Amino acid sequence: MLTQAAEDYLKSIYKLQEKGGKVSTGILAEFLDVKPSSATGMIKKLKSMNLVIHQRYQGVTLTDAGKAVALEIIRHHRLLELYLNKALGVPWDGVHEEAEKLEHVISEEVEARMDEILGYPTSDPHGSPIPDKNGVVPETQSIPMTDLQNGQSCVVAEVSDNDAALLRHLGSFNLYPGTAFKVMEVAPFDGPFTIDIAGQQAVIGREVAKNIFVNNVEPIDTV
Amino acid sequence: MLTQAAEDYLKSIYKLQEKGGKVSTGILAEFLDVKPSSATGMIKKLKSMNLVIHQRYQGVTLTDAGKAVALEIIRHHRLLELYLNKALGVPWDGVHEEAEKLEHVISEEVEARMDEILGYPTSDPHGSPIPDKNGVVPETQSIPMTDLQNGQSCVVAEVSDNDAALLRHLGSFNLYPGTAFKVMEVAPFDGPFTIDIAGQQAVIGREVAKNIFVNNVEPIDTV
DNA sequence: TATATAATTTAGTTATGCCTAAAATAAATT
DNA sequence: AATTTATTTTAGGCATAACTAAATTATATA
Repeated sequence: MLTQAAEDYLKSIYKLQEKGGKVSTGILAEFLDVKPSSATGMIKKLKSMNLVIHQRYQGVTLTDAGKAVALEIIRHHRLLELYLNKALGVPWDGVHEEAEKLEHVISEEVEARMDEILGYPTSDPHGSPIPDKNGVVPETQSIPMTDLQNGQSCVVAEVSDNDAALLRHLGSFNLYPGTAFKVMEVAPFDGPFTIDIAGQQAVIGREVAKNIFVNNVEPIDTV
Repeated sequence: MLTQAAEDYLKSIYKLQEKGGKVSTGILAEFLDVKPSSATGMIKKLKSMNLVIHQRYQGVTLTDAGKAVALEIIRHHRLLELYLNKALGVPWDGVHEEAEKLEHVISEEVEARMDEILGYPTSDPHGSPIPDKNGVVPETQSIPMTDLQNGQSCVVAEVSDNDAALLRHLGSFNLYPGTAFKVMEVAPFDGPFTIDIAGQQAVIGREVAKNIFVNNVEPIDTV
């Protein structure tokens, strides 16, 4: 049985690998808020269990076994987030923290029951894809909101799930995955976005926009 | 924050205190399957946190604070068992093990949501009382099935929850809390009970009967 | 190419938490 | 009073998981 820390390392390596490609010890350590030497120690341990491949100074990669563990934990996490929100009514800014604890503890049976009850869902309350029980991740494509230009309309695909205050802020605008909006104004010098959500205006700062990913982007609306 | 082990000790002290009265170090150690010296160590630690009262060689007692923690964990456990069974469809012989892990992890929010969804229940799938959120335990009275005599009818009140195989065995006779049955024969020399459950005969050995508690006992049926 | 800077690794340390064996002590029993 | 039983103390083991400091290696820059 893997320790919770080991599972968290594998999950983090997977996530960093997703976006960045090569995962260095330093990047991993920063992501997990530990010192690089601590990360080296855990990498060594994971390597001895054949869960990661590691060449000195060349970064870590998950083995198939390691990837399977990572996807299993991510699946637990996202199913739990959705279940807590949908079935138990936990507000969307609270599900991440709760899932972070439960993901290491639930059995395969509970995982399967939640999956069934939720109708084999493919994304969690923040729009992140839920790997299926074989570890297949549903394909998604989205772009950062910061890439949008004036006049474009789109739909929220995904938002970062790790900052509860940010989620409450987005919730106050009804800005959830699936919500459509249109960019009304982009202030110059990397200024904020003014957007229209179902007739309501909202101002979204750059730092917030970085955490929002969109798809179904329509070309610029030229009158 | 208490460790999982500390919570388990408090829960065990509460349970032993319930039936036996005085809880000695040895009894506690045996119950938790550790050596007496380990129990002494944890008792010392719990005492320093004012969760137990302890005089050398005189056994342990929970303080009000310690009792509150114990009841909180027991509440988590029993609510979880019922929720897992009712809402997620986990079979009754599997809920104990799962709840044993989850009870230390869930938040007050999830506890409250489950309670509400279940309609503020007062007993779990094995018939054990669920303390309410203020730590008040519903009154129950029941007697061991081994006290029954030939011809008496009764209703199952509670069964031990810690042996999955036993629970599957009882399930095969439909012997759940709430099930009525009548003693048809008690074999001599501490032999097995033959009982009638809704027209079906079943033979229940002494060792099994010790784990079944009943109420609504009717006087002997003299023809 | 030499040197400076950055990243990584090694080795040793610290802390927590729970456990045990053996010895000492107290209480109960004969 | 002697013996048995139960409890407690002492001293230490083991596992996890973090850290620091120093050494090593790789990469960038002059």
